[in-house]
Amino acid sequence: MFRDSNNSRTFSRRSIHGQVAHEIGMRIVRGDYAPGTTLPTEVNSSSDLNVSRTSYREAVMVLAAKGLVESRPRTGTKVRPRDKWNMLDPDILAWTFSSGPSETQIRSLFEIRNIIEPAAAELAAGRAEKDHIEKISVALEDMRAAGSNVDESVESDLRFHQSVLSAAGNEMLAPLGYLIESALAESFRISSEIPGARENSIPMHEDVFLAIRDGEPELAREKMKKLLGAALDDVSDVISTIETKSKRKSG
Amino acid sequence: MFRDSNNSRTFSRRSIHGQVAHEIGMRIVRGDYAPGTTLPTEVNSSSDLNVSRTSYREAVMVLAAKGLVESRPRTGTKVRPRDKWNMLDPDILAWTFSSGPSETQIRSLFEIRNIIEPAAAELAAGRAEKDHIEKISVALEDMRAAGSNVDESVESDLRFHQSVLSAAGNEMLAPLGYLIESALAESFRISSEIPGARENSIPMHEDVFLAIRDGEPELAREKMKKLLGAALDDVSDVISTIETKSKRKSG
DNA sequence: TAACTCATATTGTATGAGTAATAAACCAAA
DNA sequence: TTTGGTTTATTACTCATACAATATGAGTTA
Repeated sequence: MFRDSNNSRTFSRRSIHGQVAHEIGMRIVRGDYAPGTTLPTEVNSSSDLNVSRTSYREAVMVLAAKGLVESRPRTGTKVRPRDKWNMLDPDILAWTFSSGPSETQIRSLFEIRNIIEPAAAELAAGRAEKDHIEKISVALEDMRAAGSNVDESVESDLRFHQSVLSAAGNEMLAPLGYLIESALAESFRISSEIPGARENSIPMHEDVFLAIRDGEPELAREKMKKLLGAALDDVSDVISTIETKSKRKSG
Repeated sequence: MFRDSNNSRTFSRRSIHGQVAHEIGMRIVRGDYAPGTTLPTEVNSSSDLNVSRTSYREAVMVLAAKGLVESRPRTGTKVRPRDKWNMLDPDILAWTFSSGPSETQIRSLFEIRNIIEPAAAELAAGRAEKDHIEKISVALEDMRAAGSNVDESVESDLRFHQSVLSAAGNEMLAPLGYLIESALAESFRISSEIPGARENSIPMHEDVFLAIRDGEPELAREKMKKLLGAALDDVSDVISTIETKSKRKSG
């Protein structure tokens, strides 16, 4: 029935506790359970969901580990304030984006992307080894070959950026970038439908690749900045598209 | 007995499952259980640790939620490859740093810091509102007042940087920066003992503050870059100090 | 008013039984 | 020998139940 396109999930949906964690996590992120409020007691929640108290507790452990909730005897399980959540957790990010992210959330991520990627390109140009450069090159070729096929186009585009990130040789930067781009993948898909956007971006990708290959850090940074700037111009359109979509969904 | 200086922990150490999660998490991060290896079975592990299977399982849920392990029937619970870990989880970061972080890990974080903070200063200079600027100003004053008191000095320094980050007005950037700086706090403490380092840095902090207050983004970026550059010069010393320390500990 | 006691509600821990998933061993047919 | 299906054993998963620990607030006393 549903494609499990998100491969960064940390827990399985097969298990009961996984499903419950997913369900409650979504409710919290959506705002059904607002920060500061107390969840129903374990006995009530578990019977509402038709699962054992054991499974329900295991699900709560998962959410607590991500900073979403906090449990204490007698007090109950409370939703923690938003600024205590591990916003960079893959699941929380996925939940956030699957339940209609706010405009500010999308902007925040785009902004971080614009901070990280030019820097990554700069580092990559100074450090990248042969196989890294090869990977970037292959991704670029695939982008060209994808033509008007949206899925392949988005996939190879993502792969291009991820390759640059891992070429930067920073073991914490790469996953961070990967995380952000996965979250934005849906936005990519939408913006790729803007007429001409895809074709125009290929030469800019090539500029980035060449700068990295030739070991020119400052140039690589500039070209990446330019590339993302063009993407940024589409953001407003993307956001309004998403807003419309989510309104349709809920209406 | 022990000060709980880390306030970003997502689970309590009071509970049994919390203690077990901490214990196993440390073992994994330390490398006692290498990626790819299988943990002992639930019955064995729990009896080894003298806890019930329930508590042990709840602990494993916590670790699974952070991407450290993955459980399946028949296969057992395996440690996932390092690049699948949620490295930016506060607990994982804390475990990493409490068990003698590697030189590359420290460098990675410093590098990310040098990417994020100048950008944050630039954004802050363009956006910061009155109360944000006030906060930064207060932190700067406290740095001056701290004098040679290491604890207060480090605390106000951290607060300065955090204030800049939240002044940048990006709801994802602030926690990210906070996370990284907390992890590096111990390094700050060490570098603050380098003669003159602290005193010399105060004017540079002031430059950053003034640039933000006066709304000069490009200048703010430059000044923050300069400030961090000076800190970076001490990194090598810091690292060698830490290396020596951890060798003494294990020797 | 303040400190102290105690009942109560809620999460925390433990145990035992049974279920379900799956990797590996096994066997049979091609 | 290879292939394909079947069985088997192992392991995590789920459940129900009982009891322990703890925080809260009401009530009580100094």
